[in-house]
Amino acid sequence: MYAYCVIEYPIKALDKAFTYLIPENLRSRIKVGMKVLVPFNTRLVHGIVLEIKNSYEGDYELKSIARIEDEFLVLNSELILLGKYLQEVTLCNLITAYQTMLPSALKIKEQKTNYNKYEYYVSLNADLNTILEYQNTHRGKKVAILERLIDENQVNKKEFPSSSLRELLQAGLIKITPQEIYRINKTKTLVTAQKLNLEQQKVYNSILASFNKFHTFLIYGVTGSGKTLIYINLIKAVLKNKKTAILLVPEISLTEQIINIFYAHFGSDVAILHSGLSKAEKYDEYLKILRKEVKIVIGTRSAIFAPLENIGIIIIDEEHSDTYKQDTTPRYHALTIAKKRCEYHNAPLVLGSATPSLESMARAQKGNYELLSLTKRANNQELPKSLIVDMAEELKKRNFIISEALEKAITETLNKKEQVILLLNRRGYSTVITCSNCGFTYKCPNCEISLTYHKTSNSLRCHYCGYTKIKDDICPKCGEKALNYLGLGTEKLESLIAQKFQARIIRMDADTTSKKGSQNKIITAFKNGEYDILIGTQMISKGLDFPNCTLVGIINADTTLNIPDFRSSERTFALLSQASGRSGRGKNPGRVIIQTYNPTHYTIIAASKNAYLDFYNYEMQIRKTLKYPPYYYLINIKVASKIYEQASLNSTKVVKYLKNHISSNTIILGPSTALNFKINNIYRFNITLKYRFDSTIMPTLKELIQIFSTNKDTFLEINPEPLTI
DNA sequence: AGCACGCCGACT
DNA sequence: GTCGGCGTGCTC
Repeated sequence: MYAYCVIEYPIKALDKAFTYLIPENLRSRIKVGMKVLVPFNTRLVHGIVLEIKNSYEGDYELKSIARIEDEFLVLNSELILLGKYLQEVTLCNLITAYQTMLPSALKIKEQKTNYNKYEYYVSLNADLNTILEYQNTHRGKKVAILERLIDENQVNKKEFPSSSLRELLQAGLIKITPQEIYRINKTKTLVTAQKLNLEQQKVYNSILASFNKFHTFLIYGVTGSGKTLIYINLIKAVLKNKKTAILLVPEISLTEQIINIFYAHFGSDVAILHSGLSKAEKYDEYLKILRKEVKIVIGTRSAIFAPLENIGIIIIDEEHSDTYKQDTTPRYHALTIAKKRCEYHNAPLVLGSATPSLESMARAQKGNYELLSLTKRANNQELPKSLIVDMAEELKKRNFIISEALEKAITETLNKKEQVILLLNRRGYSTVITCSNCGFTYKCPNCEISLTYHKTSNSLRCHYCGYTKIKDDICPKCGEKALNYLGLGTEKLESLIAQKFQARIIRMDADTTSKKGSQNKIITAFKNGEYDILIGTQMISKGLDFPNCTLVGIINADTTLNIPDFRSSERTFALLSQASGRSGRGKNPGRVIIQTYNPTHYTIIAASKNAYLDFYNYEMQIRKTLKYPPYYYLINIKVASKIYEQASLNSTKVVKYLKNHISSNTIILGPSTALNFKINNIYRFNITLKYRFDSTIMPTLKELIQIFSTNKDTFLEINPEPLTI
């Protein structure tokens, strides 16, 4: 018998199956999908068994598999297949694909640690007569311990003093046995099942009608329309069918609320997988899935690879979220993987959003997906009323940051003892520092990007590579004490608001939430009414439920709108809608104030009217004219090098190669300098392909990867279906 | 990737 | 004379 294995090195030259002889003693145990140790060249390396066959091709002499690693970890046949698919769509190495599917504790690497956690239990280890005799001849604690063990048979070691245990152990009367435990243990709490309203019931029924077949649904439901309740009911139906379910959420820390609801309903049937867990916790959760002890997996992007069997539904909540696309190799989109898995399992795929991505809505309009709408908030509360404020007009009144209308609204809201959220999509204190004497501005030495001033730490920081330096008092160029702080960040906004209003203010952005759990702390504190005003970046916009918040203020709607990217309107619309959706979710009606320098921009107007379809129709026209998704597919290629000339030279070569090898219907753009041209001292040139159907592209890209695999100073970053270019 | 093999410069 | 520099080539 022969095993076909991929080995651990993610190198193009080794990206193929190597054949090994399976020694007699392993033949009965070895399975496809196991991690093995194999001799390779002069040393032993890890590998994954892809196939077991009775024959092999080629005239080289075979070596034998050395041993099996992790007898319990077996990638099932679906996942082996899925890895090949992942390789195909992202052009990554096969081993990279399999590594991506595993939690870090189980990835192939040098040291192997045992992550299992044990608790130790004491039980009797002698016959009753011996015990009773001992009790008759002794007194005190030890006798009491034995007494309890007769009654309870097994007791946690922690409950007894270790000195007494030691003596009893020596006398041979007791034994201590380890028992594996999980770090996360949740149990069901009694919850009264909320009834679905009419609209929700209709959506639920439609999906239920095509259980057991692959079909994609898009639930387009306004913010607060109660999508979670539908998910819970769908999953209950799936479990009743003895099947399993995956629920993907964009960022788990912000979706703590959803997770708690699921624990309440499903208790220990749920495993969670997200980056907020420790390595060991993730390992535990993964083990629960492998052992088939859980039926539901809730998690972020990579949870789409959960080794569940017999999947009955996959749900992707906030389907439009950028977090579902990985921006490092392999650059996969969870939706692509979800489709593949649902197809394999004949299961429905459910996408949910208040602002569906244009791609998804276009597919729904075309009939590829089934569109299901929720037009009302679950509690029948009206959607918040929005007001657009033209900041150019405010500027004339010398209101630079807070408009008259917003100031008035904040005061009113505070007087009513209701809460305010202010959104500013930029962290730090000020975003540009210039010298008014000589015009000097601070730039990151690695990235050619202006540094942001952080007042709390009195430092200048690059938000791309993390470069930090202490701020100077005088201009480093001309020596004048003339440094000006321009551009507004959340830090500065916080201090401004604190000056203007008598209120309890809390700020939430990447700087105040770097510690584990701090995000959730802020959210809970605000929800409990410990603060009146929450200031934050986009991380406060998604999925949160603050019933007492009745005013959302968008300080500057233009920050995301002005980014030169084909998706910036779509992102702005989603951000404004999501943020607006935080207002008026409780019993009191909410309102939204949008401050902008582009008050007539279709994105801003549509967002203020909650007019998703208006926005969709308008934006689709633009995408059509400019040949962007969903009308065209994109592939972005970045040619990168530490040496400027090499990056430049090779990017021209790549374009030439593409022109010679792919269909002439495909549009090739570039090479041009990438938006963030120099990051971490690496120069990047951009090439973008726009196409509809072109079977020549992928093979050509594979050839290019092959060509560049031997190039030491230049490398390619290929991003199929990029979210940004 | 990692290691062996191989062919040229300054040293105990 | 040798130790070691890293170029090149191979790995079931």
